[in-house]
Amino acid sequence: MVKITDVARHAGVSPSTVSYALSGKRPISEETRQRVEAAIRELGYRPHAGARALASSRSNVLALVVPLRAGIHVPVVMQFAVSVVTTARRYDHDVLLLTQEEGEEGLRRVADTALVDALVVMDVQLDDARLPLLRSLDLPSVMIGFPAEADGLTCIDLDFKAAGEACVEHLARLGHRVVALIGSPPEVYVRQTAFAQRVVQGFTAAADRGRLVSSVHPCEATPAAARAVAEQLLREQPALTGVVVHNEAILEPLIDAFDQLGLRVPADLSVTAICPDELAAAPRTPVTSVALPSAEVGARAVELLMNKLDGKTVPEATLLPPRMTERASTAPRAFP
Amino acid sequence: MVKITDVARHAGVSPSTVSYALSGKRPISEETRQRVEAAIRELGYRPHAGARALASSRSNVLALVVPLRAGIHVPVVMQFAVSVVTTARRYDHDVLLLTQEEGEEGLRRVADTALVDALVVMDVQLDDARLPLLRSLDLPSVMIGFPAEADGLTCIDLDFKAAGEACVEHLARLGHRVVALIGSPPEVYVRQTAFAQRVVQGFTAAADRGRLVSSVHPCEATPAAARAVAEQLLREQPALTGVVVHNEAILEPLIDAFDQLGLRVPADLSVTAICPDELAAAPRTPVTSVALPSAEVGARAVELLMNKLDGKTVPEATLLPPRMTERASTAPRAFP
DNA sequence: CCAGGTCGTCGAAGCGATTCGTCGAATCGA
DNA sequence: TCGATTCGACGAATCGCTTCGACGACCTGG
Repeated sequence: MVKITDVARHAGVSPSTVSYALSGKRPISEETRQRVEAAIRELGYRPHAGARALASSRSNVLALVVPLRAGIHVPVVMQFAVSVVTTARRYDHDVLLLTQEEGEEGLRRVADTALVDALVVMDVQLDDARLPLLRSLDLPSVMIGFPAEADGLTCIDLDFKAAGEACVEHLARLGHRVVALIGSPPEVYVRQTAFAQRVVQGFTAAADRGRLVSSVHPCEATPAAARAVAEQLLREQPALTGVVVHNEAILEPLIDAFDQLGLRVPADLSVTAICPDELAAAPRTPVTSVALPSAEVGARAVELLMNKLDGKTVPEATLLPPRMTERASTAPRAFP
Repeated sequence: MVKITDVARHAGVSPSTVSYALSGKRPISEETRQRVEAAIRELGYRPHAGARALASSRSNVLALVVPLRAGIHVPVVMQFAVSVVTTARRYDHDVLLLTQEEGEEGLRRVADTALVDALVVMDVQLDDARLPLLRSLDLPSVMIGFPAEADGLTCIDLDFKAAGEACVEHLARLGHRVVALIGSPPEVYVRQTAFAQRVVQGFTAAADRGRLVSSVHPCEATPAAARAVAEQLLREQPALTGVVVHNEAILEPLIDAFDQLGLRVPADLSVTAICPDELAAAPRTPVTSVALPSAEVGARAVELLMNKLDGKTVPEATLLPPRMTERASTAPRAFP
């Protein structure tokens, strides 16, 4: 293994000079830097991660906490994860993957052993058990999602409440007066998962404000469940003309189900969704949707962390405003 | 931060004794160990990962390489990943997440910087660009999946060829003579993804051996594509009575599509699948399937790595035999 | 021309563990 | 009873890098 002393000798400088040339923490003459860089290239030098971590008390590794709980939509979670990883790399960091098998103990472990410099926490619940731990740890952390009480913690997410409102308001503007929210699987609500709850809040608030008739329907992530909900709606809410879907897995099956029940989208029924853009654009009838900007959220989360690591202060809450794209699935209410 | 010297002082021993008590690499008297453990507990000591890595040249971190290429089924990939993480934890290792944004350079980097001790490589292609690199690296690695030429590399996977055969043979035993394989999205085949190819091989070989009429149909991972394939089959293969599905995303939509086309499963059409058991069991008509044992594969992959890290020799190839579960979707061919 | 700065580099002291070699004490067989 | 082992613990070296203080050389302004 080639080490920094080898590089130093080869370049005719001292190890510390190599280190400074690499980190830029002290000025190094252009000429010397050139020589050092050449030596590094010729020898194929790579600093030893452990040594670097020990000496600098920075591991350049972030922990990504991904509790894959029941009912979540895995592909969307992975979009976040990928975005976190690629952004971390841009800042010369790697990402350690923590699942929730270990519970909070895993967090404490990677923090206490200085294995990671900072934490990205996903799938936050309104009353998340990890909050006290995150507060007590002296590592910087960012949560993707908002708990009920986030004082002293940094959070970022799509403004799901506003997203729910935007969907309802869009439908209201089109003249719809009876709307339904088809949401995540029941267990997600039981767990008080933050983003799911907030959509409901926004949906309900906007509907009330607009004096719409509204109802909320959790739905399992299976085509069969989607069909069942569609049938139930047709039966129990015959006046229904507007739907908000907040459940990635069943967006397409649900539209199919409506179709088979004789409800044409958008002629008979306008559909909006809160989901990644690719997903909304995919069905035969592309769906008007509020984008779930996973890539942006992941990237911004990492950027927040990097700022914290640099000692900068960052806003506690970052709510990304909803961005709605109109597609073919919504139309003005038809008055028969 | 509490360090090993603190523990040593508190327990009235030397640092090296603490280290040996922890690692068990040298005998320590029961009584001393007790004292050391008590001290550790009281002080809440956690060894510094970087220091440990530097001194022992072991980071206790594995890299998990997950190229999230187009067309793969993300939830299944995550099952592997979770299984790798939890198994790694059982061996006191953590997992670094590498996506393929960086390409092979990422592999080289984590290897050269001694950031990880070993590699788990997923989504292997028949002619995988990473093979030479893996061979040249002196880190142990395990591939989940089989490339065309695996000499000198350790691989593990479900025996997809045998799985394809098992499905066909099951259908043949039930009297079916015209069968079709509905496979992964076209791009997966274009990429020469190992496991997809092998299913085709097994499917075709078994069909030929049994003198069945067979055809292969790649299929995008969308309900619409599933419907299209179903319609195409009905049109072009009216004698078809047996189907093998190797595409997690469309198993359920496909069955629905057949249903809507008036093909009853299993009365008119027998369906088998290669997919995780949960998925096969989920549809209204549970599907006879060969299990995709992600948890087992992930766990065994890590175990292989641990053995390699211990200097033990391990088999180069581990092919898990297919395990088929009969469910409601297959029945003897009806002779009208 | 000199005090006071910069600039660029060096040397050495850590960082916090692991791991040798060593050494006293206890144990054992003859 | 004595030398030979074994056992358990210690001390010091070491892992490879970062960082702090220091120190010439070179400027600059008064």
